[in-house]
Amino acid sequence: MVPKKRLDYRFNGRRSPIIPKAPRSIRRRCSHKNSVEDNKLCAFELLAAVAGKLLQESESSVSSNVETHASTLKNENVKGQPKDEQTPKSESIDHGSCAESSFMPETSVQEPDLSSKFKGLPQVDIDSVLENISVFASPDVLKKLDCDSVQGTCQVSDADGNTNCEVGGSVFVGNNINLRAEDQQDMHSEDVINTSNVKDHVGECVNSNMLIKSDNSVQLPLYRDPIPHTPLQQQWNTVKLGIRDDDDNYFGCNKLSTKFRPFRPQPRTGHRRIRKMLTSKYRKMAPKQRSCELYNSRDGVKSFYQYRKRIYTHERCLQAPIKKRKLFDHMGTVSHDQEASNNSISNASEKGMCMDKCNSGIILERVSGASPTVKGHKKGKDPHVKFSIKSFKVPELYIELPETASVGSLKRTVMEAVTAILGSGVRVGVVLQGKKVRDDNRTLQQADRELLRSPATPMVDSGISNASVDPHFVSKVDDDVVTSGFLSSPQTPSVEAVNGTVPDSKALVPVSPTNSESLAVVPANLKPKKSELSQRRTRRPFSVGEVEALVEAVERLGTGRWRDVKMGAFGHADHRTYVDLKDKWKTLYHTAGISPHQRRGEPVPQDLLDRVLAAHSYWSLHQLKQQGKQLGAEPHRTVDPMKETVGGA
DNA sequence: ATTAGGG
DNA sequence: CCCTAAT
Repeated sequence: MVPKKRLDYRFNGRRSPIIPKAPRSIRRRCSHKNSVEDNKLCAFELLAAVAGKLLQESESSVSSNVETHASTLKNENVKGQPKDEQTPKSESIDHGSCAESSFMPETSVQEPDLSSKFKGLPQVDIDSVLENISVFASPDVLKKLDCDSVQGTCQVSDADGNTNCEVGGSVFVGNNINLRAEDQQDMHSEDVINTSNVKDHVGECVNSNMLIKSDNSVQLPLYRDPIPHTPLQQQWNTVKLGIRDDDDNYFGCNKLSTKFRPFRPQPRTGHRRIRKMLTSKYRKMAPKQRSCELYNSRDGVKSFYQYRKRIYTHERCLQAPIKKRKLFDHMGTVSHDQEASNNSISNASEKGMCMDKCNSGIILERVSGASPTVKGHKKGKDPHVKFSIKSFKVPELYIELPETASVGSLKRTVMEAVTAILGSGVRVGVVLQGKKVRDDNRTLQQADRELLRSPATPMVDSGISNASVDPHFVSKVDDDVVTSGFLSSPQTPSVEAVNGTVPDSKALVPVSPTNSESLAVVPANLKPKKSELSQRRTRRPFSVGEVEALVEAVERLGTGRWRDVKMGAFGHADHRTYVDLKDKWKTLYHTAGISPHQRRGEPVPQDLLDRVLAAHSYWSLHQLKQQGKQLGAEPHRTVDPMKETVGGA
């Protein structure tokens, strides 16, 4: 068994164990620290656990019984036995983390005290994940958990025992000002299908288990803070995951952060980071995944180790943009893991998993609304609203959007974030005050206002209720399997109906200059694309005026100083990056070289195109010279280049 | 962070 | 526009 696991560890070719041991002291401390939060469940871990189980099942005919697992869990949970370190189990913990240990048969120790909580669990060999699941969890609760787990879902419980995440897979974006458990509950019942709350003894055991193990790996507190206002710091005792050292040996290793990570206000680059992560990296994964697929698709089953690594990796990526290059190097692996994970899920599904019924849920918390922090960045511009995922910790992952960002943006952003972590196949819906918000074009700001003030606006009809004074956004992350319909609310028959019913719908979507500008910077597209993953910026054709400005600037500065061109001619246009300008110049040059009838889009005056050609040739001739001259060469006049160039040519 | 190019 | 590589 162990050897096998080891192999898994080396999957990446890393020689060192992927999961380093965390100092016991630390483990203990964390454990203690989180004692109160022991009821929280780490879906990831569960997922990992399930995956692991699955792996175990398929890889070897060795059947493990649930009891073992249960005992393990229980063991972990038992207060009277804080000396986990001593127990074999602790060993497992050392090997890796949470879930893993759970499934290490040899490590699992018969807990005399298996106790009541798991007493009811049937002791059965699992043939399928499904079975495993049912077994794993006694009542529906655990079943639920498993389902979710398999889907890469996260279910979390409050300290209060309230479930924040649901099977229904909702993302609750609560306004930190007042988020009430009751409300959530309501929504659950209302919106969640086949959902069960994770809590009680089950949650206790499982969660605690996860927690303990997590100590040396992931971050535990995957639950929301009972007190919305509580500063993030409190729950920000993030454990650094998958931290890599300079040698890059540590892929997937988890380190325990001994200190709390202070909440650092994220500049407005926050969303950019997310975007980067979610777009670039995420997208890139796809191709690589395939390449790696063959690699370990042998069983079609993946170890939860891999899955775990994947998660960690993601977190790491999200957490530290450092050494981008190197991180990328690992993407293959990560991708693979992800793929694996997905496959597992698929398999599970095929086996009759309740995939269609289970959904993931992630709670978001509004970290700040038009907070000074954010405001500072964009002086005079739209205040931003920042969200963080509360359900589980994703270090430094914030979702920040201008208040003028649309609900659709929020959905998309959340979905992407979730996708990046859990894998593809999630859909996000937004529920405000328990009602679905279908109008993706509505801005967060608008929604918020509506909630706070107008109790009876058309918005209500549109799916936003004003039942409560506290605005809270709830996003639902649905599984693809669930597809449409899931979000349909009892009140609103259909989306069409909704949109049609809301007269203001359009009025609320005006794309004001401000709005569009902000959105342009934000990683969100108002126009839903074929793939929800699409993050392309909205296309913004250059106007003739812009082209002229560009041409003028290039004539003056040359073709290799896009930064300067940007600053000089488009300094105020945030949506035009120097890369954009460079690209535009490229296309202009190309356009100038083709016959007019082949050109598309808004026609560019021929004279401008001529200037493009002139400036281009001029600068191509002078760039070399300049380099030799070093600096100083810039006395050319707009007209000069043309003459010289043209003449020369 | 920029620049240069390919996609 | 996006993505990378190379600065």
